[in-house]
Amino acid sequence: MDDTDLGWELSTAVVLFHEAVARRLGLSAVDHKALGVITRRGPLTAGALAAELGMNASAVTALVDRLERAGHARRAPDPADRRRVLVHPAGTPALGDVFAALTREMTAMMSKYDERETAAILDYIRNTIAVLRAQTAALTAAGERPRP
Amino acid sequence: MDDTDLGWELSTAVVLFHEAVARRLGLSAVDHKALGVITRRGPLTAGALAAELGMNASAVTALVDRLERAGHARRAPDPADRRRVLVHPAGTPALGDVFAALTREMTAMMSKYDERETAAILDYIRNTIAVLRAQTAALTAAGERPRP
DNA sequence: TTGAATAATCCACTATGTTGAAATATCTTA
DNA sequence: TAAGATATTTCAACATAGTGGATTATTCAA
Repeated sequence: MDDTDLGWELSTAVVLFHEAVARRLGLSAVDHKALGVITRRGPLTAGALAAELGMNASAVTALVDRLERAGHARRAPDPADRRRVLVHPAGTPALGDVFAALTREMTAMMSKYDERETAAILDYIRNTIAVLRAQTAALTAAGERPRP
Repeated sequence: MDDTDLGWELSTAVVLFHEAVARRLGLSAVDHKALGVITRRGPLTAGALAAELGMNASAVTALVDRLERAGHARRAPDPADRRRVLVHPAGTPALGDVFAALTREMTAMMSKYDERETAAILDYIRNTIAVLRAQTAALTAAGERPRP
């Protein structure tokens, strides 16, 4: 019972943190998500980004315009195919600062657990990720079912 | 190093899960957030909801219209002050199903840890919530600093 | 009991992001 | 190398949600 509420609070805290980061960077939710994709999936073509975000090509053109204007990303031609544009992350200092602070706090916090506790915690995190992904997939599938 | 990535993956999984829930219910991010507030803060006046969401009164009128139309909330007069409207959650079956499934999976997953492991995990969750809230507050404060 | 304050709503306007079609450039393959 | 396919961009609607001001109903205070 306590567990459920705690999980819910954690989930809310995560979402609110993401919102705060987006607000800090002056980004909408979609733009922030896109920046996340660009940052971790490395350089990406505009088309791949569109597929990842479920948007069409022209919306992505506008999105990358915004990110580029704000200094969060930059376009570069794809040397392998000159029709393509590769969107690179442009290391925004603000974004780096945000995650450096978070990582520092989390690392400090984790340091007080012994080996066995740490193992349990990491296992829990991995399992939670798996559960969330499965539930997300189930929800998405349920939403698409009535369609075709 | 592994820790950081894991935390990041967990955070992403949480956000994607929230997005999937919103999509499933046919709600925008803001409307979904509002529904969360209404569901856990019980019946709420429109004004209180506006304050919670950082929106003005007329935007909340439109928001509650949407939630009511979709069957996720209902308005009732406040018996204590007839100018006021109380927004009640209207137990959407879809929403209940989503969280029942998640709770079931999470409970099953937690059952395999012994007492000491469980204690460590719960402590970790509590600390993570605290860190995230502090970081969120710091980000928000930083954003508001240059203002007045 | 009258006048000011408050709560919600309505309305016109604005800002933002998205779509779809057309244009351009490049690649692929027959 | 010519025809068709693909990647991105541009542009003109369009949709959605949020703002600010006016309106109505009700409560509070002098």
